[in-house]
Amino acid sequence: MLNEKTVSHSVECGDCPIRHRAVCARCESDELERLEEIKYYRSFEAGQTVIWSGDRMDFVGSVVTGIATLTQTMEDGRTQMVGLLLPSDFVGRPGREGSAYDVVATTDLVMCCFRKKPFEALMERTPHIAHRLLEMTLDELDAAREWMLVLGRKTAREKIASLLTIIARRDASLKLQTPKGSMVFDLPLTREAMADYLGLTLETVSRQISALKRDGVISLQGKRHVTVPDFGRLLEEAGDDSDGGMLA
Amino acid sequence: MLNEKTVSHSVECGDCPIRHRAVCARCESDELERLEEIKYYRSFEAGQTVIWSGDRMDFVGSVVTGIATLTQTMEDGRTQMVGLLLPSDFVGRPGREGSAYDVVATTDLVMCCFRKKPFEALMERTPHIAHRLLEMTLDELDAAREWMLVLGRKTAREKIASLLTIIARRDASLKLQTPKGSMVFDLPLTREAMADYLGLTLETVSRQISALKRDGVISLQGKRHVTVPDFGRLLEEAGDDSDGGMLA
DNA sequence: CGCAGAATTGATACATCTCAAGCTGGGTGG
DNA sequence: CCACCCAGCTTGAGATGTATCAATTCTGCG
Repeated sequence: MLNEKTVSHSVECGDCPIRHRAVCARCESDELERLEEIKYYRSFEAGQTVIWSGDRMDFVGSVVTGIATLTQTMEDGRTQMVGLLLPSDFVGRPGREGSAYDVVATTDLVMCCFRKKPFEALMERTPHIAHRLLEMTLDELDAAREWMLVLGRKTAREKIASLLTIIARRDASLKLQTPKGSMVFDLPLTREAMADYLGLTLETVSRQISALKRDGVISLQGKRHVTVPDFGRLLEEAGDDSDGGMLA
Repeated sequence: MLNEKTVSHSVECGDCPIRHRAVCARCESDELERLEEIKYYRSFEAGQTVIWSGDRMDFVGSVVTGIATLTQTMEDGRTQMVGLLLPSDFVGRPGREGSAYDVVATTDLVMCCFRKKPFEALMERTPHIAHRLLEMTLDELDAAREWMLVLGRKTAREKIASLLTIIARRDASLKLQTPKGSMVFDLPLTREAMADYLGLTLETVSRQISALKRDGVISLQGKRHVTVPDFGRLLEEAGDDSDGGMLA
């Protein structure tokens, strides 16, 4: 694993940017202290593989900054992205040895890691962590099922619009805004990565983006910077209910 | 909800057929007693809807016998099945009001239910339940992601073979067998339900089943009873690794 | 300047969908 | 007991959306 490094200077958990959303979100200060004892940071450069499918995983952790993807690959090379890991998302599965997926950094990435054994032990004693992890896992399950509808039943155009919708929402939530009206954000993925996420080819992705641009649903500044003049219109194109399917 | 009934005569948890696999699998006898106090059975006829998407859910529970499906539907009627609920599978989400999906009984169905509030309270005090639920949710997440690969990247023929593989595996595991060699089982789904699971039309499902039959991968006795002469061959057709991707 | 990776665009092939007819088997009523 | 009926299924022919193969065109960068 080239170019990966362990960052020695620890950040205080109290100042952590993902403090309120990660596995540790529910922890009291004494629980946080115990987590602090076993945590360490690792950073990865864009393009680096964090974990290979099937590899033994001796740690779990949270994305602090940057973006990573979870992908599955068939023997003949077909690949499907099965998750997009954004800041505060959790990586790894307590109680299991190996990773079921490739985890790849698509941007420079910083992770807050815990060795698996001590983390598992701590989880046993700290219901707040277990409870938060359950909550996060249930959210991920909902997201995965939502994505099954996209993959199974939506057209290429709807798939692109759905992906833009998700990225726009997450971008807005980072800025503590409600997604509506006019929005501007960057695509954190190449056309090929988008294709792997959507179960399409990169050519189809490119064509559909061009079509959405032609039809005024989006406009581009460069290849990556997107302007959505009307978020409601984008939702329609995605085939979603206008409320966006948000749940309490 | 027509024809649904609450079964009064409780089964003892100790004799329960899903005792060793359901949320209660890890419970000690005293914990089981407390669960027993708040549990009740409900049964549904084949075809009945257990819960509508968006409905308030005042209970959670486990499938005891029978099969149910989890589906999402778009406004224009396109539907995608996002989960198949077999005996021991858990229904409902602690900490959330409504259901995100339609839950439909595809066969006659018996569920072991708990009112949500008392169950949530009990979960707080009973780490064994919370822990088991986390484990089950992580398994479901893996299954959902596995299915994303099927939906996004597999051909119609591979999709059918993948579904048969799953049903064969689960059937074998109920009989405490290892899936291999020659296998015989029933399809618990109509062609249309299979299509909704696989993101295909029912005509394509029918054609591909005929093709697999022609090629000797399977044979049918009637529409539902399937014989697989060589499970390894079926796995190849599904595009899976020969080990079947089983994880520790 | 010119190269390399990323993206766009075009022409064609092909898998799956759509629409439309029949078939099959189990149940029902005459 | 038979004839009919109907949901579930199969099969066919043609339309369509996406993949594939193949050039170009961008864009950032040494």
